[in-house]
Amino acid sequence: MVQMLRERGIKKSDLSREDFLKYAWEWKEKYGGIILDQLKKLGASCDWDRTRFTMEPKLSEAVIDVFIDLYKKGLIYRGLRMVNWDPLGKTALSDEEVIHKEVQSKLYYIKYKMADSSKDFVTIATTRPETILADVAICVNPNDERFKSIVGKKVLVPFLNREIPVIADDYVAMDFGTGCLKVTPAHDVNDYALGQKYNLPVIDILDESGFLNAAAEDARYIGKDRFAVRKQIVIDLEEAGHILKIEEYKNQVGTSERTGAVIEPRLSLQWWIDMKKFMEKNPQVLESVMNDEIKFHPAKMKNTYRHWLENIKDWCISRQLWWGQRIPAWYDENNQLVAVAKTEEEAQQIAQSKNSQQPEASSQRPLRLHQDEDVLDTWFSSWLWPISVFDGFENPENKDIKHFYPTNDLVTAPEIMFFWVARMIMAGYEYRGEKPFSNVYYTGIVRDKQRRKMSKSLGNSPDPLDLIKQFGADGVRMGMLICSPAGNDILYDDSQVEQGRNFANKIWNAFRLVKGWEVKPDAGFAKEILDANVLSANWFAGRLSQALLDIEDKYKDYRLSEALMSIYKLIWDDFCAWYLEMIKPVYGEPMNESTYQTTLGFFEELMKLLHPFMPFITEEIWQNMAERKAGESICIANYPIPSKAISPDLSRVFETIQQIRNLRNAKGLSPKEVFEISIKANDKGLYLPYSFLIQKLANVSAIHFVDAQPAGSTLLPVDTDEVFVVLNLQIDEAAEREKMEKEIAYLEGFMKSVNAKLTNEKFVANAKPELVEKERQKKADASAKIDVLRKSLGV
RNA sequence: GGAGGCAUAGCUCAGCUGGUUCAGAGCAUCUGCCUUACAAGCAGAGGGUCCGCGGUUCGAACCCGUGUGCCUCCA
Repeated sequence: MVQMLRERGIKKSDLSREDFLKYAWEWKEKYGGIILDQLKKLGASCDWDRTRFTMEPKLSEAVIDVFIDLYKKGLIYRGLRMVNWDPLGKTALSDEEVIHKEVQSKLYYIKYKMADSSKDFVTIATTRPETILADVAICVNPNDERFKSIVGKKVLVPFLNREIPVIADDYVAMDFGTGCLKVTPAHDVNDYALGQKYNLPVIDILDESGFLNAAAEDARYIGKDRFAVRKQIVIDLEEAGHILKIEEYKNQVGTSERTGAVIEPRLSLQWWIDMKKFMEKNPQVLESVMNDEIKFHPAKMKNTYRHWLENIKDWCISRQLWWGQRIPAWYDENNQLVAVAKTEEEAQQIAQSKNSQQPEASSQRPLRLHQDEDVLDTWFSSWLWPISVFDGFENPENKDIKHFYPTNDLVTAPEIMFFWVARMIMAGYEYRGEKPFSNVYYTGIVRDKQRRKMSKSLGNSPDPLDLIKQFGADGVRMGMLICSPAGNDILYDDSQVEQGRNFANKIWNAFRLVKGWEVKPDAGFAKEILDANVLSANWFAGRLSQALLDIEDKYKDYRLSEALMSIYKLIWDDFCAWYLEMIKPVYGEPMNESTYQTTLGFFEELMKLLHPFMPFITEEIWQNMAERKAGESICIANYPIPSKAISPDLSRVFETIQQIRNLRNAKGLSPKEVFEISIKANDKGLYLPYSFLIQKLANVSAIHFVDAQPAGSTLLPVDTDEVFVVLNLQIDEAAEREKMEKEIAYLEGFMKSVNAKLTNEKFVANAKPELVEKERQKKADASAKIDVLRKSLGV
């Protein structure tokens, strides 16, 4: 906003309040619009017709009404207090708007002469030598032997030669610096408290811009910036022999979230919410989160929330800005607060009635009133959002608010927990007597690979619209979501969104495959193909409903990235890599009608599952799957529900196929090389119906069932069964034996540990019976596998 | 200085009520393949002192203590 004005050559100081607001609205339309546009491009499916803005008349009115209401309830007061002052923005800030940064600074040791002696002096240590001009006392710890003799005496402030007392208070740490603390009530929170306690004067030497004012007394510094003065005063002190030494020192400095300026603790008259009182009135604000009536995801955030609320400080809600809702407080000619009221007329009435209560009140003339120049903190409007957005203040019983309040989920960033989440909960209980939402999902903060927060000034944040151009909106969404468990930071890297793009590509190719098939009636197909396709479909149907249940569980726990991962694997591994390969006709051959329909049905279910994560491609495919009527959309299609389908057990079939592929790989054989296999199975039924599939997927020409190992064959163990392959090439027998021996050794180790448990009486006695049974089963399985391997080795 | 969180594969993270089919996933890496949907792909493989040390337990990645390191918030 300031930049926009600068570009047009307009100075803020030349503008009236009204003019400034005109530009501010213009700015808001432009930049607010950009953000909404980015959200739309990303595919956020918001109810755009309800887009609202806190500065709208209706919402602003709610803000003002709430202020007046809280004032009447005695929860808002106006008071002179130490605030966080932003000298660049020339406004007060709340504690939450101050960012603490560690900086390398210096600790200056400065000598103060004793008033009663020309030789003796005390030394203080400070990081802010410019504030000595505002010193009103020196404080030491009462238990500090070194300084007992000087307590009650006076010292002289360098240059000014103002006499200030030496006082004692155990607030002072004896082991920090010199043990002597200079007390500057106007410029430090703790010093202010000390000043109050010992009734010390307050000398404020800084103006609203952080420049030294006349109270600094020394003409060399008046009218200069605090940092310039710091440099100069050190030189001057050094020349005058007041500096004992200067040390390097690391300390925390508060900076403004808006302007980056170093915060100045400053005494000023501001409006506050009495949070202690507020919390006493609304204990549910804490309770509801602690007892999970409002659930935080991840739950560990509850600790932070509790800690903040238990140590809550009053909320400074006034800001010395023009942009915002103006505080509805009215003052008379002497700047005395007359009334808090919505309009000047009301304020007049209040003033009159106050007057009339005083019998000697002479005049009933209207007073000359003026409104408070300050506005309210933006968060003072944001905290009302869940209510004000549905017009719940003016019409507390309207249909919308009754329907939408409380809402289910709030999705927000962890850094906003105090600013907004906590305060929405506060407003919720105060004004609706009810929580505003049931779940708070804290997203990760996107950082770059060096874990730096993405920011405009660092220039390390990619432009979302640019990314969308490169990887597609779906790719960006998928890439970001798959690596972002709740509350964990996201380290941005191109490879993530690449993964998203690749996935979109994979889906599109799968769709091309399915749509490319020539479909013919079932009647013309060989029985073994039809049977195999039915079996394949049964298997996938079972997988799908199992996955649906799994995904549902993850959603219930708000594990969004895990839900997405399950969908990703379901589509890529189960559907594309297995199912489509199982039913895929030989090149040039047609697909039978019923399998085609079933497959299209699966595809549709998968698209619906994925739609929340990748809205664009899923809609596109869904629209192309079948004839759709106008107005139909995957957005409003029914979400898949799990069927009762149970997959036939294909684990041994899959393992057989994998073992054969693996063998080819290990032996450097081409996948095109065809050979026969023999299977010695405990239960032929687990293989026989799927012979066709094994042949197709493992490129095997024939399957024989045998009772003994054929001569010259290689063994592939599949669970407790044996698969044999005769290869027309030299087999490295030694290597084969070694491999098997290694496997046996592992299994024996495994058996040993299982045995150790089973022979342990305490285990058998204490462990759950199912567990013991499970261990017995493990032992039997391992033992059977060992037998297979041993026999093959001829041991 | 105070409070909280975290530490598992190269990276980002799962791992429920302690129980070796529990040491896992995705990405990255390596090997072999241009196999008619897809090389932005296919088929495989390797990779870990579960931060160190103590304790509880028949049994610890998981519970307790302690040390170290990182992060966040507050002063």
